[in-house]
Amino acid sequence: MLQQSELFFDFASDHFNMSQQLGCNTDFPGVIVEQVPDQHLLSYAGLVCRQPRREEDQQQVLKVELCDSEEETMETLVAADSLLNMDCSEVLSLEQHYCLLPSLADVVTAPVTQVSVSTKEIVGSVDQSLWHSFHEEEKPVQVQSKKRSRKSRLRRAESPTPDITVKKDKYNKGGTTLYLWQFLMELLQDRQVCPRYIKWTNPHEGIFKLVNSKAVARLWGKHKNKPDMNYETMGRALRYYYQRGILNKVEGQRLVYQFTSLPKNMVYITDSGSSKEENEEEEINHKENSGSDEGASDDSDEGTISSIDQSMEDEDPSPPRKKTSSVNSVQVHVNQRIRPATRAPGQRDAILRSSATSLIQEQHLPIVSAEMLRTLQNLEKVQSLQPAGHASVFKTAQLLGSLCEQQAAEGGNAHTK
DNA sequence: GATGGCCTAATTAGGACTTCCGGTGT
DNA sequence: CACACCGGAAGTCCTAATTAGGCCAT
Repeated sequence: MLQQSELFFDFASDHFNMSQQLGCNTDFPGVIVEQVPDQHLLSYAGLVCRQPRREEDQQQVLKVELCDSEEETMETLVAADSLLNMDCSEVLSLEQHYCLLPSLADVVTAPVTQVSVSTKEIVGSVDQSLWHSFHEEEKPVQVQSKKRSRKSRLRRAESPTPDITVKKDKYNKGGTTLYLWQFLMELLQDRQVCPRYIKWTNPHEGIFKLVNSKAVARLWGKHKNKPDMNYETMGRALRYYYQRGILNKVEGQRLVYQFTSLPKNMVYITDSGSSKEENEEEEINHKENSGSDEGASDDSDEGTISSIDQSMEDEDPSPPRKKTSSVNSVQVHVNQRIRPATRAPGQRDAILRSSATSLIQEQHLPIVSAEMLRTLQNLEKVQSLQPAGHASVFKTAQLLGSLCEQQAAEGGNAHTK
């Protein structure tokens, strides 16, 4: 059984590394956050956990360093906080994070309260059906390994496509991989980023838009420790997903992509933070009004913003606080053309899934990341495995069990507050 | 000394991007 | 003109699988 103290949050160390860069006077603005307090770890159900690597990581210190321009800093702070606190507003408030930048507190203090995935049907009963696939007929393409001179070896686990396979030993060998598509899903479940930088345009079909493509690319670059990351580069990675059947491009709409499949328990954040019922109502309205402006590009560039507050205004074409209409949350042409996945002709029918099957859990628990979901999705397999050969998978499953208990307890406390 | 089990480091292959580019479309 | 978008090609980075070698117990 993993101990809490063994867990470490992936992004934290990334930022620690970044702090070293900053020490070298790079132009890479950043937030350096070290070590999530142990007692709070189980609040972080999302993203990647791993074991601590170095002694410094044990320090229970939360640092925030501000760098470069205010504008960049603001974006970085929001982004970094979002990444670090996918759902931990109760634990680490933004005021705590941004204590060195008090003037911004009012801008970024919206708590993440709705980002959630219910785990109640996960433990012990998760099967393939938990992962909703828009192309269920599709089977993973098994690429034959090239001939090798050495003795044959098992194929390395590929990136879990929507058909999802568990990446072996991810959690006990220090693996830090968070794939781009996972990263985007994480962002889409984070109120600090969604819909500010990225948002669903048709959540039940997996269609989303990069509202601020540059900001999203920069977040991705920060996660990958690639300061030069831009949308051009990230876009190339996204285009590779076409071939692999992970993403489709929604033709005729800039910066709009579609996941070919989503976890069934995916939680969809909308501009208005509306309830499940509201969302469904919105979707109905959209289908009735099918002629909204989603095709128009509302992308903007935060790079031209002079003040922080203004940057928040300008770079977000539909600021969360502007709650004029919840209709903003789901704006999509019903008849929009969608580029078919190259490897899966005939999957369109499956993609158009009824909104009635959408799942927005009423019980709001902290995020279970896509990564975790992939693992859980295979629990059926896990249960048939021998612990000796799949210790990490068992650990993950066991961790989830403890997570559920913890979340249930904390969830109860949160609702009473 | 031979054998087997365990551990660790080195090697290797391959996946997932990243970078660069030339081109098209809006 | 800027930007989004496309896909080829080559490169980098990271990680899992494999192998080799050392150590120890029997």
